[in-house]
Amino acid sequence: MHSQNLINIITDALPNLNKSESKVAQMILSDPDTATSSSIATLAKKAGVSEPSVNRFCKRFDAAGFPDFKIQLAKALVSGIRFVNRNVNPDDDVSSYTPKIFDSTINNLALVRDKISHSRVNQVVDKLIQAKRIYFFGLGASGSVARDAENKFFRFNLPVSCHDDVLMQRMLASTGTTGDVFFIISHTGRTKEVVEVAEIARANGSTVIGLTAPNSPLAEISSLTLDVEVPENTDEYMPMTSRIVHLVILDVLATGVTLRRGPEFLPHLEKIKNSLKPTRYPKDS
Amino acid sequence: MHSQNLINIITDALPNLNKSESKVAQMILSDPDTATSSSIATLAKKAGVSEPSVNRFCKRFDAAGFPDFKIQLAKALVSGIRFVNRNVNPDDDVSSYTPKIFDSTINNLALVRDKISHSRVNQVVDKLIQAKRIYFFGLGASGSVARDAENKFFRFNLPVSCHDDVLMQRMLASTGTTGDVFFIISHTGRTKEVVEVAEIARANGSTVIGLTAPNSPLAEISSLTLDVEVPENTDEYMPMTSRIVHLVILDVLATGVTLRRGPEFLPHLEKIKNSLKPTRYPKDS
DNA sequence: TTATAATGTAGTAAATTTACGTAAATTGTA
DNA sequence: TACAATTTACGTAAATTTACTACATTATAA
Repeated sequence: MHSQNLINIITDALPNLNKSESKVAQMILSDPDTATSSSIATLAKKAGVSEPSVNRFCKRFDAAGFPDFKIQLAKALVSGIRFVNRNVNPDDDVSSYTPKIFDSTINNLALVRDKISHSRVNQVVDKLIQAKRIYFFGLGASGSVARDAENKFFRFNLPVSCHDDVLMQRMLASTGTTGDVFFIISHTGRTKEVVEVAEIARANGSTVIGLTAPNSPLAEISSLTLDVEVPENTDEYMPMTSRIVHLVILDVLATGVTLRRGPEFLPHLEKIKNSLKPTRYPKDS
Repeated sequence: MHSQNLINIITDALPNLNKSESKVAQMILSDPDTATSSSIATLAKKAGVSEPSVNRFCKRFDAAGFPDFKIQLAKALVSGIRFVNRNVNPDDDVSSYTPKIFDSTINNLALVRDKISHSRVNQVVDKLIQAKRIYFFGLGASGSVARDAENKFFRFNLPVSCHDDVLMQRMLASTGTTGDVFFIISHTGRTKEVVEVAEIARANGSTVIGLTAPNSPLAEISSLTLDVEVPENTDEYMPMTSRIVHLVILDVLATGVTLRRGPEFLPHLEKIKNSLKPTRYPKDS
């Protein structure tokens, strides 16, 4: 079970806090790292309030007390907010930008993990299970995501294909029927061609699942959407991480399908896995 | 800067610990989550040792004392090993398996982040910058990773291509020359076809960069390798996460190349980005 | 047997929490 | 608007819990 990040919770609560509680909050937010290693006395003094005020502050945020609060805060710093403002700078060297890029990816995954709607995932799994045919569509970077999805889903013995060609997508969408699922992947959800394809598919009675940004034109036209809210990459140096989030969501869906199929389906997967053995050098030792 | 995960450190140190220290270690490892919310007295009693023994244990692992240790432990639980043994079970429902899959991906990314050799990354960036031509090769799931890499690297104004066809790969490898870089992506590093292609490329004087498992046949034959040690997916339900790690490493490399190119290269990237604008529905609001 | 390391005991210091009282703020009423 | 009543916020000081230090004892190895 994952709850929202403590730092965000405090930031959100800031306007509703008392005078002294707000002093404590500001102190903590200004330097959360130091806060985790301070005593209640130190923190109280720094914030200009009494020790019990700090204690009350902690309890207000569902901590057992000050030490417990510090632990929750420490956890929040690792999983969550830690990477905010950790952009890549032009003068970064390898040992700076390497962890930053990993961290930003991890951060985005954690955000989506905590936000994704489980019931929606379930609904999508339903649709995929019932599908007569599944098409994975994507353009550009989402093209390789679609590819990867095909590679995962063909194992389920379903007619699956992937397409990163707009014309092909249009043609297939226009020949689709009820029972066909068009799984459309798009970071922005605003690419005209993609939205049009979705429109065509829906017009023919097919199901359109959008793995895309919430409230985007693609999301609007889809029968069912999996919302992925990943910050825009305004920073020139930071790579786009949404495609990685997309891949993980597809992993989740594939797992969902596998579980629905039940244990009697495992030998089938095993067979596919083993089929590759002869192509590999065996492991010695 | 990232240090190794505390839980791993304790596990590694286990054989070298004293009798009572080892009792403490086992207690903590068996249920680290509870440990973070216990007092030193509780933990000492549970482990069957005295309080100072627990305290000494903490100091042995570079903590200022017990409370500090608990905070470090809490941090470790979030980023690190926490998800080991959090496999998907046949009777898991959406709200169980969804976070598990995210967590396992995050976990693997964190491991590689802390392990990857920065100097190696730098060397690879060197090679990519100097390359006259770059080929990204991959089969199966690594095929879509290669695809994604092409999509990233063509922006650098370099002759880049990707291939997921074995025959094509062989032909290109055999016509390669010095100055050509063959970037070969493989989860296992044991696929015969892939290793052979690498051999052919090297025989012709090309540079072969392997993004693959350490000590694998592909790693042995490569001029330069980026080692990715991701646990084998023995669990039938757990997806393969190595490809995601591969993608992030390629992000890191692309960032490295961008930074080397310097700020005067940014307008070029901007141009590519803007070229897509006319294809999109604008954002209202 | 002696020296060294490991562990525990007991006391002490520190940190945290609780109980309570005062001050401030809010609300209702004249 | 002014004033009382009530509630809420905050701090002081005492109580309690928690963690640490110094020292004693036991176990282990030389």
